[in-house]
Amino acid sequence: MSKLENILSQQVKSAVKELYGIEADDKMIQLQKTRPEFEGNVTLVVFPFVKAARKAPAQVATEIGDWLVNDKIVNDKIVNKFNAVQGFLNLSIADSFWLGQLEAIAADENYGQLQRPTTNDQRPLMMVEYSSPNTNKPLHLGHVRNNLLGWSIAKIQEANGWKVVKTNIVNDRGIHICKSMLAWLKFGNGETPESSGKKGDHLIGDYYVRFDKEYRKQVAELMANGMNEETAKKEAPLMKEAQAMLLKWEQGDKQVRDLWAKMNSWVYAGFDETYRKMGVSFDKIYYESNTYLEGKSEVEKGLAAGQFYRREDGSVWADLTKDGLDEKLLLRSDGTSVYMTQDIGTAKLRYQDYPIDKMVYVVGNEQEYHFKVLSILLDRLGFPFGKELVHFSYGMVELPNGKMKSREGTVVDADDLMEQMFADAREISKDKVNTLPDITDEEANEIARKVGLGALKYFILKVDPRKNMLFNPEESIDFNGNTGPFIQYTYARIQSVLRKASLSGEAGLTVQRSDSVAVQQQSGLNSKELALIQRLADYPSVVRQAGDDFSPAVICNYAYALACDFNSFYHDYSILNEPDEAVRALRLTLAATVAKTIRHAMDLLGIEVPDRM
RNA sequence: GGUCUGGUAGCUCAGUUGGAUAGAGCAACAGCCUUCUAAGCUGUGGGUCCCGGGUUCGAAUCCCGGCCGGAUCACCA
Repeated sequence: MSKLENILSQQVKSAVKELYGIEADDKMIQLQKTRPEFEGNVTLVVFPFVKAARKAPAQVATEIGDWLVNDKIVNDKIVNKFNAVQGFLNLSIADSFWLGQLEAIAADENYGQLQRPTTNDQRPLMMVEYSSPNTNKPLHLGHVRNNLLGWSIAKIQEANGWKVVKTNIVNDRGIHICKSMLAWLKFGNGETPESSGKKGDHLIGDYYVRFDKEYRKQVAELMANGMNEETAKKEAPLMKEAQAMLLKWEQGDKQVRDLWAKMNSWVYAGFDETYRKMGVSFDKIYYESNTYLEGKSEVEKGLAAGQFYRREDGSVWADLTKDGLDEKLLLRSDGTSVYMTQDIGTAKLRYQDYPIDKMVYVVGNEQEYHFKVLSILLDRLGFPFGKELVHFSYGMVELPNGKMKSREGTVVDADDLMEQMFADAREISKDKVNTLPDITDEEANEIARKVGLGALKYFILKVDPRKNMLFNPEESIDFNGNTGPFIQYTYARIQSVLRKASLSGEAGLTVQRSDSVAVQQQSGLNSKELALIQRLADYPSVVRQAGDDFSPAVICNYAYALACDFNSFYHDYSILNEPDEAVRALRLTLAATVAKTIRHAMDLLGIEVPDRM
């Protein structure tokens, strides 16, 4: 609750108690921003009091308004005027309150950083798992959404007072990588990233696609010879070879392991480059090849404890029918482990490594069932954290003709997309950026990088993470309107103003108490200034809501609204040419504070802001 | 079929625990640069909030029933 809401809430409670004898709880105090077509800053919805007051809504509104303005409030009298429209009481808050808010916000170096109750002076620890790629193909747009969400959520939770550890579990073993390895052995002629000039992850991805192509050919051949599809898929020699390779891998066959290590190292080099370009990183990386054995042993323990059962063929299962779910395989009949097994082991190791208070998995909504099961299994195995794990389940990125599929080549590649964004940004900014004084090629490129990436990140993060979103490769991502560059541009314009102010030796960059008093006594705040201060004052509660909801989109909406408010103000009023010194100081402070808040909000989104563009 | 999830302007999306005449951007059209950066600002047109019931002072929002889409229910990850 903001300071304004706090004060008003108290006063309204007093009012309705005195007027009607109502003991109002927080739920009954409904405050909202006044709609622009009415006069006022804050609106109280009075319907909750109408029944007990036994009066018409408009009359109740008028009586409460009257009380707030005229009655014997000694401290914090902040309501100046009011008007009542039906059951809505529109309140005008005194300039002195807003000016005080601005002074406080301007002075707060860490505005937007929230505190969280601590135990033993330790911030609670949240671990955020995101990215978690397979090592058989390069990252695509779906991964981009995951990475941007994971990064942003980590930043948002830090701003909400958590200590955050970002982690990545790399799915580096399994049948998928064996397929790439096999295709490379058969068709690769020793191709390496060096020899071909390809990025390692792309090279491996090409062989994954190659495997699929050859495999399908074999299946088609078998079917042409009269075999049914199901059998053909199992009997195709390539598939059998891949499975044999996986078994060799688990047995530790040196040749297979060496090849595996070599090819994975190519992939990691490629991933590192993509991550760097995207601007994401991790505090701790786990590899499935190091955790799956731990998972196996946990399953064995659970089996011994009677939590699980073994079937005749040797496979191990969990019976979840009591929880309203199915039976779930934990170990295959040949003793090899599955995805779930690995996740159990990873969870255990993580809790050994860190004093985790909350574990968050940023994983697509297609895996909701998996995490429901994982939660129950961890709980059964006696891990106290099982029940409370959070599956941050986000929606798919869809193309106009449906889902992306690696094997069908209908994917938007992460590297290509980012390069395209840089190129677009460079093209769009050409006329504009080249006119900036003393601009170097280097800076121009850097601006294009920040803006292109900003456009992409904002485009993805502004959508409610829970919902599926659509990306149309035919239409380029916008740089105008409700976009990252729009907000970056607002920031750059403010920086330009601030640079000029400091050049001309404007001392009072920060509004002082005396300025505030002068402003109050003279013109007062204009509506655009007031709207901006009110917006700035909202920021902490927006950060809190984004944290509670795990939603970067909330931050996007706020940053956009703040930029809109500023642009409107900037258009209507001059900052540097304002003759009145107190007003000039106020506006400079306002501009600097908006810039500071934009930078903070954009940082929560992982978006950099350029000083010029 | 069971479970979960979504359906808001031509398109992409907002819409805090139910609140005033449902909002942005893009696209279309019309204006605004001698003035702190026009990636900006202002205006116009554009809606059966999927459909039908219910709850109440009030429903895009909550409940029930339909229609349509997506995900999931693997010895894949």
